Amino acid sequence: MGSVSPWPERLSSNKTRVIQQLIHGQECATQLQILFHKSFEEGARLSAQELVQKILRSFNETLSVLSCCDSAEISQNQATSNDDSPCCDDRRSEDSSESRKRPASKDRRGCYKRKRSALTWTLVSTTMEDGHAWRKYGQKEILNSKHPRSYFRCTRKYDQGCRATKQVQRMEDDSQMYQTTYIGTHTCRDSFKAPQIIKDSESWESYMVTSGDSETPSKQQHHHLNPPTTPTVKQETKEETTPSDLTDLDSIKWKDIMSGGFEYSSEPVGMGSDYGDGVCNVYSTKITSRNFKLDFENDFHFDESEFVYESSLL
DNA sequence: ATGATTTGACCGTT
DNA sequence: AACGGTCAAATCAT
Repeated sequence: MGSVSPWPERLSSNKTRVIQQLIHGQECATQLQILFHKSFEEGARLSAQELVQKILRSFNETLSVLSCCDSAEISQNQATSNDDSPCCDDRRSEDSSESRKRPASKDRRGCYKRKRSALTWTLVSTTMEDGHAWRKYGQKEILNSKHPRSYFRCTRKYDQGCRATKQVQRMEDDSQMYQTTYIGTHTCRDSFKAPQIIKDSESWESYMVTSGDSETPSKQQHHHLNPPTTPTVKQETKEETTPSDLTDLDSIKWKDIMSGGFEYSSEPVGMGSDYGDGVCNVYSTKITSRNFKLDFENDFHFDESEFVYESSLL
């Protein structure tokens, strides 16, 4: 089974309530941010937005701390139980000369397992840069899409076992924009650095979140995400700074998921046909924001009975 | 020489 | 069978 119950029932309930309140505060800050964005002239807008960002970051980090048990356990469970890793996946080493030879027989047959049980979320941006080092491993023409979809995995996949991947595709109607679907969280520690004060508001204004592939981008709203902090560099930092919970994912997921009204649903989300069914250890939880999509699957543990957020709260 | 990207084939899901 | 995600040999870039 591998079902984990990270929080005793009462704790879990309290935690959920705390999260609700934080979410509410975060929601307000986000709306304030949007308001600032619309209504101030340049100078005032920047400082107001910096302020809002600080508020949002504070919410975000608190929420991240609260949720770190979940994500940490996701990481740990998946890392140790191999429940989502193909039998031949991580054991293959790239620099092994063995692996570069054609495997003579069809060794790969049956080895490949489509990864599903991962947290996914989608955003739209003018850039593909996100501060992480990615390596492209594929590109595919997608039916009814003008532009191919590119597939990236974390460069630390093999040396640190990081399972984060992303898919990038140009928007249909705005080729300047990239729709990026992130799958899985970074368990590596590389390029993430504490976000700096943003001087160039464009760096984060350019990020938008969207609610779905069929949505028109016209009603997308601007949202704050962590800006690309460092260029995509590889580095071998070993020092332990923070636990792995404060990844970019965390900084994105809470603030963006809660930026609009959201609903708890069992409908599949994702781009195109996706990882909808998610029949995994616990159950599949999907939260759909107006502006943002996020899948919690597998062990991301919320008690269904408690995880009912009324829209009146927001 | 080493690492990244390209690209056709393979494979799971629907 | 079609589609899309992944693999890995070939190729390119540094």
